[in-house]
Amino acid sequence: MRAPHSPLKIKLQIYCGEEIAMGPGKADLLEAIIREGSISAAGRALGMSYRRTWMLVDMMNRCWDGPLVETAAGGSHGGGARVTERGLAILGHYRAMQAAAAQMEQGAPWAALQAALRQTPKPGGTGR
Amino acid sequence: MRAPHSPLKIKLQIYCGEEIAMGPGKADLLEAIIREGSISAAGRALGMSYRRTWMLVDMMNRCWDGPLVETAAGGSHGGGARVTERGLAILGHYRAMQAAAAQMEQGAPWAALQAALRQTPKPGGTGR
DNA sequence: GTTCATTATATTCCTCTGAATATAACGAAG
DNA sequence: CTTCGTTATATTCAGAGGAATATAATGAAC
Repeated sequence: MRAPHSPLKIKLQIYCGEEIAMGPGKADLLEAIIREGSISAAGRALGMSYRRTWMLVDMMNRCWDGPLVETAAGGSHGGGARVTERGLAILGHYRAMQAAAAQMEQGAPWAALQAALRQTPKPGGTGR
Repeated sequence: MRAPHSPLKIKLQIYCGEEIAMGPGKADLLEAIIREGSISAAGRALGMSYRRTWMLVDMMNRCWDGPLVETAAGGSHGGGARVTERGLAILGHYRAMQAAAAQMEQGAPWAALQAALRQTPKPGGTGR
């Protein structure tokens, strides 16, 4: 009963060696950090553990020619985190690529596929 | 020491409810079945267990308005599997979408991202 | 009717991911 | 110099996914 998002999911993953330097989750995380102003608040907002959130940020910072997120520990209300100029630029380019990719939903191949696609799988023998 | 494939990976996933009706792995599997003529041989060729291979085929067959793969048990050298007309059509449309998506590698956003991307992540504190 | 490679299915085990939890360090505000 | 929420890091635990393995059943060729 959640939002009936399109059955076509276009996942752009940018690899740095074996690791993923940017992807849908990390892009969402950057935006959450911009909104929330800290790694921990962004993690809470996205419903993931602080550890995982921090690891995603750390990996992003290690995969590019400079940090995408700058952090500060300490301070009266703890430190915080901010997305750097570089982070904003990379996020923008990534979102631009996503928008370009989304154009495919207008093409004939997708129309043909959609017509043949069931909304839900035919039930299987054992149910799972 | 494997092929230095592009750091940009464009993953097109077509959902049928919670399940994936078509994606990179399933498309490769269809092609392997065309080449090899059976589910088990295709699985061997792709280096995955028969169980997993069979489950992917089964899910594909349940997600579209008819089977993409027809199987036959028995026979002198066992049965075999063949990709149906429907399967060929869907595979073709999927590959067409992939080709269209690959055009993004020519755009300015990807050029900008590539320029800022490291080849390998900066080493982390604990190494893992 | 025996043989053979396959389809079809269940069971067990291992590994990897992430959640949960805990702790230390930080540093501006008061 | 105490307080507070954060960053930073390690450790433990649980769940999911897939590999490995095992076993029927199938049916054309011989």
